[in-house]
Amino acid sequence: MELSKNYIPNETEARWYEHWLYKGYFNSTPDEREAYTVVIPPPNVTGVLHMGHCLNNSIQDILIRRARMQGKNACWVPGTDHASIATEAKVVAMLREKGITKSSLSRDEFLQYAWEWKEKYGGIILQQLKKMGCSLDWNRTSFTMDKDYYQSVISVFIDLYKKGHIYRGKRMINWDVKAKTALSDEEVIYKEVQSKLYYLQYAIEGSTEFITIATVRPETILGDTAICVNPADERYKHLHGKYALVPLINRRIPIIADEYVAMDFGTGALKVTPAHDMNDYQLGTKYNLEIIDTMNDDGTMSESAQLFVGQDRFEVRKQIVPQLEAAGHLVKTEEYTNQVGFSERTDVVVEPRLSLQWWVSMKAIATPALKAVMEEQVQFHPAKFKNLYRHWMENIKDWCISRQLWWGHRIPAFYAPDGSYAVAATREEAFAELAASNPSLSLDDIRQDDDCLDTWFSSWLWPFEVFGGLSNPGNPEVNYYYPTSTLVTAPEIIFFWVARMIMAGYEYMGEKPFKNVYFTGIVRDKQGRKMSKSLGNSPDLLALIDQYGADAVRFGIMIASPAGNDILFDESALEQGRNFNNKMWNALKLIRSWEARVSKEAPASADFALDWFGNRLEQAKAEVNGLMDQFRLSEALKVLYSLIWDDFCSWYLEWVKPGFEQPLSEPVYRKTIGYFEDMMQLLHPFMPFITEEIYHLLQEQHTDLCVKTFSQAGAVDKNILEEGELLKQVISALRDARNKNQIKPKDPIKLHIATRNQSSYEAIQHILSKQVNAESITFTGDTVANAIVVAVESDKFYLETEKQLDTTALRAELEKELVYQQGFLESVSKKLGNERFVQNAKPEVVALEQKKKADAEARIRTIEESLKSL
RNA sequence: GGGAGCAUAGCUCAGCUGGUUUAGAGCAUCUGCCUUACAAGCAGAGGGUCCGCGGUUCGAACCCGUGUGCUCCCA
Repeated sequence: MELSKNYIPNETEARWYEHWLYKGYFNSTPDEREAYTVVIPPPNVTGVLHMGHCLNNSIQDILIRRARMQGKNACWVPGTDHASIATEAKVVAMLREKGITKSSLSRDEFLQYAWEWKEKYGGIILQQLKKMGCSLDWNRTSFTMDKDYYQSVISVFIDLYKKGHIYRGKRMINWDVKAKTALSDEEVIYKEVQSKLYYLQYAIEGSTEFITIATVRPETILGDTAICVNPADERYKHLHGKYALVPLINRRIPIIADEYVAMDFGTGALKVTPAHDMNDYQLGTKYNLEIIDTMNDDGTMSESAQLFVGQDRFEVRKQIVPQLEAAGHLVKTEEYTNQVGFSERTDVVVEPRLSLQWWVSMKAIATPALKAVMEEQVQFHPAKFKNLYRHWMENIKDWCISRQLWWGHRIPAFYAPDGSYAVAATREEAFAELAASNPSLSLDDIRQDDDCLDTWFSSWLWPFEVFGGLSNPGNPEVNYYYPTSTLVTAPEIIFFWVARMIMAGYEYMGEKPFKNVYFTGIVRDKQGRKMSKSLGNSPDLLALIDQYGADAVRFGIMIASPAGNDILFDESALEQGRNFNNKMWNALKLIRSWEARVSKEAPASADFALDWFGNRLEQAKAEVNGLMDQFRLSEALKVLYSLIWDDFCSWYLEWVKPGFEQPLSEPVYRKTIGYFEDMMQLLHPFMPFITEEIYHLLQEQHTDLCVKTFSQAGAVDKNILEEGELLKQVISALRDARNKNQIKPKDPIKLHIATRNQSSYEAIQHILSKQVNAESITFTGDTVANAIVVAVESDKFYLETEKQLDTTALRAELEKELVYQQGFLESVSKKLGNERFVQNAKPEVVALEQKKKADAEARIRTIEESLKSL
């Protein structure tokens, strides 16, 4: 079969993925082998693949494929979460297009539409993961609202309630006026916004005096119930205990004093609106202030505002300013930059609002989860995230888990008309409980809470509930796969998810959910901005895969992304990946072209090359293994890249390559194929498609690379590796000398070598002559006149050429080199002259310095001789 | 306001036991090559006050202190 000029990924990738699926390689069932388990961080059911997923899933696939090839029982569980806010928003939008409003539907009707939407569009992302080559066990695809999973979430709620960890309370929450739901602190994104600071004066009751406050939210003055000043502030001391009048509505509010107020901000006087500001609420509680909620759940003004009733908060801000000005209350306006919270899901400005919600009290369940990470039962990679985790866990706040949505797990709380309630799995159970203290109650009187639970309240069960750990306790699957091996995720969800999974793991399984957590970096664009849907700066991943191939995309994203470091995405890395594909493809073509040329008559001159590369390969295997064990994936990939491109293609293949239409020996052919196969195997977890393809094109195979078990790395002969390095160094130095003297590649030279190790050069003579285009090699003890001299370690090389040499340039070059070597010698001598160095440093280090010194001296002698002979 | 991280070649980054020559890679740049696997390639080259200052050490890009500048998290 004729191989194409360049590697063409598209057809190959689809074909191999089909084949792997058909063979069932990705499916896992418990057996006697060691398990290696990864649960996918469930992508949002509404999501499509972006660069963050690409990085995250490439890493998981690398880990899981490696484990599979190490002979472990590798299990990677796919799935999605139901994403209550995002999905509900999508469904509402879809209904709107059809002319249906959510409010016109019953809960059940709405949910039916939502499920239809989920079946139709949910999980696109899982299909996209196949394009990337992800080796997920598709039989295990889970969803956070699967029947058993749903029940487990409900039972966890009931259990935590019974244990006293869940309570219902009126608290300040972040309110999303568009989705009309509470948000947890983590769902609020603070952005810097250019605002205006309005200075407003309030009349003092019974006086002609005014007090001036500064606010960015003039519309909230209608809910003011106090003005607060710092007790130490001389400007306002005479006003303590007096009353001010709220502009436009003339409500009488007290002037109180508290150290919370910063004297140097604004005017030093703070208006207090307990219903609409977190800090004001605290003050309100402390001083028992009236709480006036001036806003409806959609962000319009309520009856309590008295003015602007039914108008939107931002509209009111526009309108109230001229009114205040007309009434003489506006003193001045300043430009002001402040941080404003936006809803992560709907991007509207979050309204702090007082509301009755369900909460998880975190202190008790956080304690074992903190300990597990600090004591490294759960290991973080990189470990620097331990600090961040500890800081959060030690200052943990209660978790608001109710959401005013229908799509999700409905809160199992049931209310009687008198306001009493019971938490229970079914309406009947709740009724029984409530009726005990209220005998006149009938089943129809009670009503279930309309709200559902925060999505994270279901996904924190993910590592065990995907195996039925809670719905079917102690089943063989959960016993086998749990605790899982490694979780791969982004640091930005360390609190949302990682911390809570650890809590749930200990609470419900009595065991950590995973042994290792690998934190990826955040993928940013060239300007350093995080890639996001709203910025539209995330490239279309499927288009990139189409253009470069999945292997190249995986390579590009992995090559520069050590754990926990952000990566600046640059398409040139993908080009590097594509070029790497071609390099391997062309090496394959070269080797395939040898098949017909294998002959017994070929000279057996390649022994050194074979021996050297065999050792180099074993060395690289060990190196890659060590790096992978430490989760240093990008470095392992770099080692493989350089092994394949530099050592194998640039050096080894050139050394064993037969001349034009010349034969080559059977051992060279066989071993070269073996080396190539080994390299493809090492690279397979990173670049699964091309490696499988090349593996099968090298020769007839009985297995697939995908499931071929790694062999143990063999012993390494250090001497031969050193000889190889020396040979490379000599070749480069001689080529450099040729270049500098403008000897054309086609012009041959005569090479004379002055060395004490003649025999080792004899073994590599044929390689050397081929690589530097030497028509003859001789060994000499004397200097050779009219030749270019090159020194490598303590050996000298004389290049004799027909070409007239430019002695001036040569001399300049040599003198420059002499200065460098003398400087170097000086620094080494100084070190060795230091008695304390010789005494304290390790003997190997001292010996090394001595060798450096001897080599430098030899080189200096050579250079001086050359200068003389010029 | 509280905390964390980062600063190494023009750009993006490695450098995880303090000693592998006077610091590496990819991209970019320069020189020479269309050498029968590969021009998406080959052979070479140039390019650095390892952010500043002070300290520890025989020895510091690496450890400690401090200053500066960026980034992120929390309030």
